[in-house]
Amino acid sequence: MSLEKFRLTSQNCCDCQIRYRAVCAHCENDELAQLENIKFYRSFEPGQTVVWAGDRMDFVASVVSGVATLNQTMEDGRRQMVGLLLPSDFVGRPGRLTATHDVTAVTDLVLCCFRKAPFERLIRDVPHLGSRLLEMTLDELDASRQWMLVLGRKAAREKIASLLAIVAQRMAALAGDRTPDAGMAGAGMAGGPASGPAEPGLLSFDLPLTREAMADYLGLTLETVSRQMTALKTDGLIRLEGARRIVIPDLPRLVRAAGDDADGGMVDQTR
Amino acid sequence: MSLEKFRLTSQNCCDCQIRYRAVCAHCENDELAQLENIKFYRSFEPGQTVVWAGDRMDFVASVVSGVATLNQTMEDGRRQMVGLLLPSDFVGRPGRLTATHDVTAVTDLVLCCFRKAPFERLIRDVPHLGSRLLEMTLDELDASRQWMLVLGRKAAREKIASLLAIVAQRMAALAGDRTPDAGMAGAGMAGGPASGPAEPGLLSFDLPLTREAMADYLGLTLETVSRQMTALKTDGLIRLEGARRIVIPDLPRLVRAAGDDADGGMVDQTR
DNA sequence: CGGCCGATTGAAGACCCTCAAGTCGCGTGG
DNA sequence: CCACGCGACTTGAGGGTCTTCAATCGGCCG
Repeated sequence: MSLEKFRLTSQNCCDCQIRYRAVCAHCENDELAQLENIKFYRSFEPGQTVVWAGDRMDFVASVVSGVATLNQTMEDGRRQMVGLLLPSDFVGRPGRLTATHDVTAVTDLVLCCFRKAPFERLIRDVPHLGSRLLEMTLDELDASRQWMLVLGRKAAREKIASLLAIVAQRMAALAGDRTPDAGMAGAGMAGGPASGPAEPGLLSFDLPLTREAMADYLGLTLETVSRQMTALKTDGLIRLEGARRIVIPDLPRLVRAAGDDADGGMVDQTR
Repeated sequence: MSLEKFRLTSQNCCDCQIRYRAVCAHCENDELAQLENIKFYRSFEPGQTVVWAGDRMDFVASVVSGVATLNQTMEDGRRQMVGLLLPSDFVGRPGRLTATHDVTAVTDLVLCCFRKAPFERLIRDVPHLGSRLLEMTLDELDASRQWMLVLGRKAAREKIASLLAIVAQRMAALAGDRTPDAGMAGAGMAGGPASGPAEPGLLSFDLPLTREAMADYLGLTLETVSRQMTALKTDGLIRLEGARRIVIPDLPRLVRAAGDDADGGMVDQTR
């Protein structure tokens, strides 16, 4: 099983599915070669823990395929998901010895790992690597601040809509990178591409999260998540095919239900 | 007024209060000289807006003295604070044309600004600068994820305690850098230093936030903040001297009330 | 003094959580 | 084939926490 996954993943950076999205995105071929020297792949099955918070972590990594979560836990058991890691996302922190959060695979997961010490050297010596990592970290920071608004100020229904809209958009962007059936478990699109303002924006995807994981992301209970999911379904904002497959008939409408502007709340360069 | 502030701030980087904490912390003297060429100071009064979300922003900056907030606003007026900027914190994002959040001064504020285009060049050319910015951004990301736990999973009382504990610790760390009365409005300590496990940890500081700002930070209403503040006061966890000055007789106890472990959860994970 | 702003306090109710059944899908084994 | 068990999900009823709306208090400044 683990070996099978191993073989599915190209060992050659040039053919890699996340070649132009991951931390290595801006690297030239010679720089890629240096990364190849210190990289190795690791596979995980759903539910497996990649690292526990506080554990020593001797590598950093890119998610090649699959989905993982970053979780924070309190002593009494309360949990908050603080990151949802999709393909091309970066795991771990250069310049730190131990992990700050639990990292858990929620689907079959393949990581492209780099030994930490040499990676830290490359960050210094390869400008394209350091600048890309900075850029990705700044993006992560923006995303996590966006999420603070969701957690702090949105009602349960808006929270669910926000999660679905964001995952849908990220899945669609990833699916655009490659053949629809490659890599991520079940990720793909039906209907037209996500962009195009005249289009209804029909798209569908497998949401690889249990109700409990969604609740942990949104600061809700799983019961509330379930109730709001059926509410969104009866209101026609989403359709459910089985428990996991989500169909979004009208993305702008869902985005409005999330409390954001129809354009997705992203950059607004006017004013 | 603005001129007075201007003069209070040293123009010489070597004498700067935030010399060893800000983005320039790791720079050598010659590198500092390059920064000095592109820097300029700007002062703001309480309530003034530094930039609006969506506005074009031609500089990045370090907070020299005072406190500012990073706010996100929804169309219907709901607001969430996504960052609390204290001296040495970095403002703005290299590689982006417009601001993503409102930045507002909550006290008298002095920014050490760098023109963006040349600063972006320095990030590439001066390794000490780029690596420090990456480090600070990773720290910010950790802090914002810590805050997601507060927003998503903590009760009102724990939220307040978390805010007070974090601000107290940051203020104490800053005050340790320099003479107690320099720079930040009213920031200082009474009693022993914050560290030292045998000590009760008595400390006090001016909390430069209105109840409304605290509510915006915590995802609460200002009424709830007020109620929980008086509850903490009657329970002896804090004392109030006037509306703004906070005395914390027993920091570990406050940290426990925040739901965190007594060590503060902020484990020093440096290599 | 009067006006204003921030903070406090009170009462009623909405929203979400807690606890508890009950359902659905699916693989196992009698 | 169907009973059984298991995990994920759904649905229901009741209660608690926080919000909402409103009145009051207190300090500051003209």
